[in-house]
Amino acid sequence: LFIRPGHELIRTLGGLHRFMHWDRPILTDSGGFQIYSLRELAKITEEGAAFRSHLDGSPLFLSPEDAIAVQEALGSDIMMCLDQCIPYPANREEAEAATALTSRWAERSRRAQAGMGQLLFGIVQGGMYPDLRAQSVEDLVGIGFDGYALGGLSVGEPRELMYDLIEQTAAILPQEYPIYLMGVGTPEDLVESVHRGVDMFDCVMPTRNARNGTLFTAAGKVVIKNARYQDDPAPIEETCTCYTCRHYSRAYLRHLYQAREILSSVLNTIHNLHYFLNLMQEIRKAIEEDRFAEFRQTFYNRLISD
RNA sequence: GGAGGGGUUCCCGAGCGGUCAAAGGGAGCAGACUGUAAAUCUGCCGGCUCAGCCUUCGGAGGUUCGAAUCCUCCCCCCUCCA
Repeated sequence: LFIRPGHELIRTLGGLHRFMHWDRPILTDSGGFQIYSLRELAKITEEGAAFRSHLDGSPLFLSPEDAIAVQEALGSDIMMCLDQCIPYPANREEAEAATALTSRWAERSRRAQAGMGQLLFGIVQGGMYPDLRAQSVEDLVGIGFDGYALGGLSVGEPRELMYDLIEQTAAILPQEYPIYLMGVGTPEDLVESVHRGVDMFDCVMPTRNARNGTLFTAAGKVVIKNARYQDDPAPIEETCTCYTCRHYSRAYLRHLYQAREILSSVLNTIHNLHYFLNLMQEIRKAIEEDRFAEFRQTFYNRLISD
């Protein structure tokens, strides 16, 4: 909806793949997370979410049907239903209402879908209440989706609580469909979540942290902006094969950060993306070779050795 | 030679008798970032044996219970006149 001006153009061009010159799968979110993160600017009703544009203050409205229409125009491979994510902590009443609304919106989303060969995932809500999560799963599975996402997590709750909820929810979701944990997370979160049954993720962590000077390595975080790297000629990670590690020293990367060079963001992002992609690749390989438990142990051993 | 303005903590720059170790900004240091209104935000930022003490506001004296703030002399810098 927020890209409405380019709506038709993108559809005409054949969707984001052509538009962005990207021939791999594209997953688009519905705007549900914006309803959550920008909730002071939004008003949620049964019909949808009323926003005020942060650009010009003009009123905007996003319904579940709008969210589908936009994602179809974009031509993404995986679309997400509009949902209502609630803050932590939230009381039972609040969680119940959001879960029920999310189910009704999921129903409308599925019905609104034009059937252009795109997949649509439902999003499990339920706050921190296991029984509401279970109810949400039942509602969504009843409607029937191409995949199921765990939403409303990593919103400030203790890590262990998140892990417990993931484990319980993944256990009752149909195993023949992908399980997608939205908005997570740290390398450790990824390993722990896969261990509990999650198949896919998406998160700002690798890119945002890269821009803010925190780099990920098998041994742990390297805060490249720290003074200790001022004269360090080594790459971020000796064994890393990414473009950044093959060409630049920690000292130079620290300099770029200090100098606020845009290249700092670019190079740091390349490394973090490589690290996360590589981590998931290793996880997939370990699973295929039926040695994930061993991999998980190795993952922690490498971390501790730092 | 004359007239005026100014020298403040690493830098810029407020302060103009006590509430000043001294606003604010920058730099520096550290931390946070989890479906991206985030190249963002937060904290620290004279020293110490740290609820107190010590050393700082160009230099040296002085006035005062008390001075970065007032007075005297000196040293530098800037502008204008000659």
